[in-house]
Amino acid sequence: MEAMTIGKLAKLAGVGVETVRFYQRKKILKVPVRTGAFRTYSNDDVQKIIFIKKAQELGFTLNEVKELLELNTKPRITCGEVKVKTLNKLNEVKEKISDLEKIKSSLEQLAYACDSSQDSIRQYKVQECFAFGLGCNC
Amino acid sequence: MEAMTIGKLAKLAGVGVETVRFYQRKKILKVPVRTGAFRTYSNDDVQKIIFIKKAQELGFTLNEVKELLELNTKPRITCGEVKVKTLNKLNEVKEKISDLEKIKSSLEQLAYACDSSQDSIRQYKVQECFAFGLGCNC
DNA sequence: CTTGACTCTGTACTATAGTACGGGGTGTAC
DNA sequence: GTACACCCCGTACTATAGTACAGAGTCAAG
Repeated sequence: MEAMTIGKLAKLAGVGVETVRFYQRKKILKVPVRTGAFRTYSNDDVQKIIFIKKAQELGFTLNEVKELLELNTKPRITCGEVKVKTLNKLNEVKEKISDLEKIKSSLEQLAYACDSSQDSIRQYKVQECFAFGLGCNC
Repeated sequence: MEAMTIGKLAKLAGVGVETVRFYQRKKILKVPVRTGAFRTYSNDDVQKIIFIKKAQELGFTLNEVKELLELNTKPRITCGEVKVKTLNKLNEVKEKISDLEKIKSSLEQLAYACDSSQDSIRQYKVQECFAFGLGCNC
């Protein structure tokens, strides 16, 4: 279950072969030595790709993921550094949430305003309706 | 205060000249007739760009904004259609918020776990730490 | 009547995150 | 011993949302 070629690696990690190569080009994944003509990957590589995907879902860009992975290989870097990165990302995420909450309430207002009229769009004027925050009195 | 060239339009709307041209290429904005050699824009155009920016902030892509603006010019389209689009977008936004909430709590766990250790990163293993949802016992 | 700021057109480039493909080589199974 | 699936490499293309720039023309102020 250990040695595998790129196709199997990609399948196990749930990505395309081209994605693995893309990560290698971006130096997020190292290109392993060849065993004969083909390169050989291990279960660790599968885990690494799964990690990348997970971190991406958490809102990290590929470059940020790369940095995180580099923390792993560079010694002398402490837990504290990981924490700083984590807290920065946490703030970003919190900000995104609060922005989306605003958007959400604007959309709710718009949907509500849309209930009060079944006029043709000429009177309705989407644009004015989108004067969010100003009350949406269309 | 009415007639203006593209530079002033862009300035008033808070975008770059190239952005206006980009919107024209994408057919989100119409290209006005020329007054002499240069094209003339009005305050309505300023408002339209401000609308585009606002809608983008609300999570609509440029293509979606385009559709919304088309509702304005096509007659026979009712309030109900706007409402459908709005509710669809509302669901999207809600989903994004709930995803981000998950990310947020994972990051909080990670930050908390980082407190308990000041070891060098070799023991710490970022990757294991990122086994979010699994408890993050690093 | 010239200078400088602005406009027009078209093309090319940026970043992010991949995806696709052509042409060749290879490993394994029947 | 050959067919077929798979690998390698390099290049090019996708989408989104712009940004930059070259080269030519034009408008308005001094």
